[in-house]
Amino acid sequence: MKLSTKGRYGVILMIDLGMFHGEGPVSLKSVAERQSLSEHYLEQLIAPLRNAGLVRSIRGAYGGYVLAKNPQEITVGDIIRVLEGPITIVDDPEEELKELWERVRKSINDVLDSVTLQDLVEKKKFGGENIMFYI
Amino acid sequence: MKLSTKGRYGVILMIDLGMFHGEGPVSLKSVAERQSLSEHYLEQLIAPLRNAGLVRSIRGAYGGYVLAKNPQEITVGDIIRVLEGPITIVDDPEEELKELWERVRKSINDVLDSVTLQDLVEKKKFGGENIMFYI
DNA sequence: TAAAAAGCAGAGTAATTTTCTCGGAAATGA
DNA sequence: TCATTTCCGAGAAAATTACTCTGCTTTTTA
Repeated sequence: MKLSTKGRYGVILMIDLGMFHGEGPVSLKSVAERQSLSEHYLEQLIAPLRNAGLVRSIRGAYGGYVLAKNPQEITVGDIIRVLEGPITIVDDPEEELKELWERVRKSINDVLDSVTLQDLVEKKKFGGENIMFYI
Repeated sequence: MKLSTKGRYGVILMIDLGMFHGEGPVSLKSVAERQSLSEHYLEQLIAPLRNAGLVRSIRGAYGGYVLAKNPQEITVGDIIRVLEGPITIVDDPEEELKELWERVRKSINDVLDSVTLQDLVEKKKFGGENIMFYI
């Protein structure tokens, strides 16, 4: 049971955009270089993020992508759900198990929604100086 | 992001064994018939469950499987972890994300470990008369 | 106008995982 | 002895994942 790289890379991509939030558009090419990822693959990840309204694109030379909201308004859950689809633990559940899977789903979402992009950007910038994980 | 059928079928299999707990060995053939699953596939699920000490096998005619512990001592988490492997959200995590994945992992395990086989067997037997989900 | 970059679509593919099947060997009870 | 059942390993089939490549259009800045 594990998250696919799609969700992981998507979060990494969004953190990268978050690092430059307020400094104008960031090209996928530059993200690809910084994060050692394929630009083409990033295209496939950013498309759904754009459709979901998490990023905005600016076309043309010196264009790129910017976060569509402030980093503190975007949770990791928002990103993961867009890229991994809804956290459906199981499709056709047995009656006795339905509520259990539902509780699992909810608890995952609660954790993922408890961390914002802002939290992760700060963590990356200041390296473990924040308190969010000491709760 | 979803659980594979392996974990699901494994839980269903264990519930079935739980239904007959104390009444002697249950053959995979009978489980396969009751649950409309392939006997051969169940074989593959039960092997790790046996290795993990959750069930005991009795070979030969009129043999089968029995729970190795009381149903209230076996949690859904025990079963899922055996069949799905550890709940590793991600293999090679970014430093900033490590603790987040760890929190997700822990919260999933907490939920899965909060329900025992006994709970599910009772739920199946008495159809939603128990209180475990009304917390 | 030329270069940079997104946008879009589709094809393909390699690897991995999941799901499931098959064919026996060994053990056991009646 | 024989039917039943576990035990074991191999592997096939299907689905999913994780990309890669191609190629073209549109938008925008310098």
